[in-house]
Amino acid sequence: MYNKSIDEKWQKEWENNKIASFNKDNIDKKYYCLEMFSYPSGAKLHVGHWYNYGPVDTFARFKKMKGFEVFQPMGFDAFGLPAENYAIKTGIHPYDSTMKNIETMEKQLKAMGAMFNFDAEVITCKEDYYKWTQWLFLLLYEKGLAYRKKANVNWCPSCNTVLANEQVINGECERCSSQVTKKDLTQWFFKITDYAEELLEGLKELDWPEKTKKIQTNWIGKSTGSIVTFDVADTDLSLDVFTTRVDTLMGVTYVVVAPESDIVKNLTTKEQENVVNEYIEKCKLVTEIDRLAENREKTGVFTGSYAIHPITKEKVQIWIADYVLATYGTGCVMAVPAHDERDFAFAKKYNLPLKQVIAKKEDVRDNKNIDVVYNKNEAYTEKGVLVNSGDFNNFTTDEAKTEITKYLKSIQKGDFKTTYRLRDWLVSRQRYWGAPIPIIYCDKCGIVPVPKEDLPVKLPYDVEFKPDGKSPLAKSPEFVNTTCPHCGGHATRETDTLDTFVCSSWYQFRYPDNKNSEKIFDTEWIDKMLPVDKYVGGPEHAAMHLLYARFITKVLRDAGLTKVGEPFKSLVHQGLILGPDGNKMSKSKGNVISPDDYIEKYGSDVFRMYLMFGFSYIEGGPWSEEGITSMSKYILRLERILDKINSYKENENTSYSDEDKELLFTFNSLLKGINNDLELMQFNTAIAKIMEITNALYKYTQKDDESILNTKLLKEIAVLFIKVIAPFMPHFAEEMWSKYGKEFSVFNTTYPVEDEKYLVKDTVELAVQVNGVVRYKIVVPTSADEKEIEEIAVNNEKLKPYLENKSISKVIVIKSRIVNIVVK
RNA sequence: GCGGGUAUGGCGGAAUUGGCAGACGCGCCGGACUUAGAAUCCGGUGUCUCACGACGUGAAGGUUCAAGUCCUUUUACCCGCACCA
Repeated sequence: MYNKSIDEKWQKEWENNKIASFNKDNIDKKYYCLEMFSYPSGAKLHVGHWYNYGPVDTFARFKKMKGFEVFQPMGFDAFGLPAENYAIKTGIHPYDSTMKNIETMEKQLKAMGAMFNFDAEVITCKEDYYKWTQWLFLLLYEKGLAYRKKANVNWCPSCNTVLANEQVINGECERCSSQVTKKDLTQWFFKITDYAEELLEGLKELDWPEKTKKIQTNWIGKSTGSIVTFDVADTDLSLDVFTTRVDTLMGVTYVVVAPESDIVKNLTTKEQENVVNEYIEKCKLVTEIDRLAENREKTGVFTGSYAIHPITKEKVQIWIADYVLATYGTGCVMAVPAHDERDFAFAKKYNLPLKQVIAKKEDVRDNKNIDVVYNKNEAYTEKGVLVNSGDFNNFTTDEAKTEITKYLKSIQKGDFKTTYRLRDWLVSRQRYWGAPIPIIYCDKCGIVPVPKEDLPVKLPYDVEFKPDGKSPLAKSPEFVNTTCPHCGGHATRETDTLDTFVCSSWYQFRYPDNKNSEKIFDTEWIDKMLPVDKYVGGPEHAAMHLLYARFITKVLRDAGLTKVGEPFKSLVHQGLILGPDGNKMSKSKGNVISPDDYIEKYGSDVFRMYLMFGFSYIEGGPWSEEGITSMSKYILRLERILDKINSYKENENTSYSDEDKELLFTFNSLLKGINNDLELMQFNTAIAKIMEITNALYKYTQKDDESILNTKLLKEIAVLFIKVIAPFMPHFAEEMWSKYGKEFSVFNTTYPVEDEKYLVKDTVELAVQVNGVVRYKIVVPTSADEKEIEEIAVNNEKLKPYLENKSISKVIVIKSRIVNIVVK
């Protein structure tokens, strides 16, 4: 009887026989199947991991049986905050807790029985991995893609530390819920913005969920418009603004600069100095919560300076206001209160002038009074024509955008410009548990990268990692103090560590060459193994990990280390398994399902079968206790049926009865569906079809007189069926395969495909509709053409009642689908 | 506010892409076997109706011989972005 001990038996055999190993000679048939690696935080493998790894293992085994040389590695994204926070709470060192967790999780992964290639394992917190993460950092540094600058970062005043963006939940610290403020710190950045356009363009060719592509598209946020230069009156300063609505240029009545901009102090006049400084200070105190508040009232102050309109040469006031973002565009906008809602609100509050420059075509033609009263719907209109705009009057908005920019260009006051919302990637973390940034600061030589031959810069074990606002590594003199690789003088090390997303941005390249101690990876080999053919993981990584990994891949390509431009050719996001109560599983809600208990009770195959059958894979849904017991019952029933068939003596029946033919038809047509479903990762419908085959086999064996059964045929089908179920229930199938006296392993056999000759039937049943409602069924020869089908359908006795006082006006015949008779 | 998605029996979910709605499973009802339960097996199970039949895929319209599927409007929930000039 199938249970956990059968799991263990075959797991041992698979390991001994290296069923998961990759045969390099077979590279032409390689299939790189990758699941997002797991994060060994305080917990064990949870249902989410299983839902990711179990079904995808079924897919991988299917591909293997389809003749592919499958590479399915697994590893651990082992650096990062959760381990460190756990350490802070318990006092257990992150290295120790992480290693212990990895050990537990490896055991669990093996108990899952997935075909993971553990020879290819990577663990990002180990020296032989993070050495190359550091190497990668130096590569970016060499290429000018890693740079240091002062940045305004998230700061938690209670934890006394910086926070990553993803740790800020609605303006609060994820750990202590204090309000997050901003602080200026000098940080390392990766210049991902250099690749903005390519990252956007590259999406087109990817087989990814549209939603994920959309998220990346929005994240990159391309926007095309113009740059316009405003000179500052009575100075030699000038302000560049970015706008997508340069057609409204003649409606500019003031200019606004972000309060954080450096230029502000040069713009501020003596008289305004106090108000401006006061305002800047006030902005710094605004919490994230307030900043994100909806419909927040706009505030700002006048700098005392004036900008000169590039075309009219009119003077307009320059203000500072925090509704202008320092980090987008040029940090400076031209305000057109008549045609922009935000500018309107601001202008109204501070009594700034309004000037309408776009009006409806009809109003212009009819010479209507076009004095403005701001109307949200009309203000945004791009279908109007220009008014009050001098030479540009009567241009449509589209024409005006081009013509005005062209004109500005000719007087050197502007140009076409594309901007992106994407910002450079901040990779510094004031944290202990990460890869040290391989940089040395020398008083004489400045920033000096650690020579590559000196890598890795080891993360010291013995460090006080509790946070107090300084990087923990700064508190280790042995780590900090070093000699300059250039001049040999005294120098200090960078004490920040790298964001863990850096570690996970390139792991897909390391798996196939994980033991390479000479190079980050072997280019020739990697170009054969990459890209990943199927990547599966949660949708929460849509904008971060998946974008970073694409960026780093392009950097590696431009450095000549690979030809691959996109790491993940095809991507699938599995859904989320919720608690039985329909809520997200969480300890506080007490609705967490622990896989281990179920594996113990039912075995791995039952658990993964339930996960595959109970939900649409990309949707997920709430856990059901009944669901898993019913799956256990199903497998036991299947076992009884297969055992019974196995016990039959094989007879010498050579001809097929109608029942035999029916069984062959059912089996082959469902087999066809299973193959299709698996290619599309539609596990639930594939299993439904497996159950239908089970039911058909069961029904067939119900005649208890063995002698009238075609047991030869039955056994042949059973053997094929065991192959069919193998990817779904690997342990159980291997057990049955062995019971049927077949040679180990079922996974070295070929996955069955339907035999077309059993799918051909002499006759086919068609539904006949009268005026769109099914009224009766007809049986027609498969070979019958539309005319013949129509004849059979129309001449049916059952049609008569519907023809009383009526006649047939039309007959639609869809071959092998349906007949619809329209009567009037 | 902008963008994307979802909505089908008591429940999880199907539906060859416009062609017999509810596959498969759970649950429930009835029956067999049992002293009894568990397990197993057989039959039934969208709603209304005694029935003929009618109605039925969040709601309202529309296109079509035919709509869960296409179009318009609308509601609820989920996700992403959020003063992006």
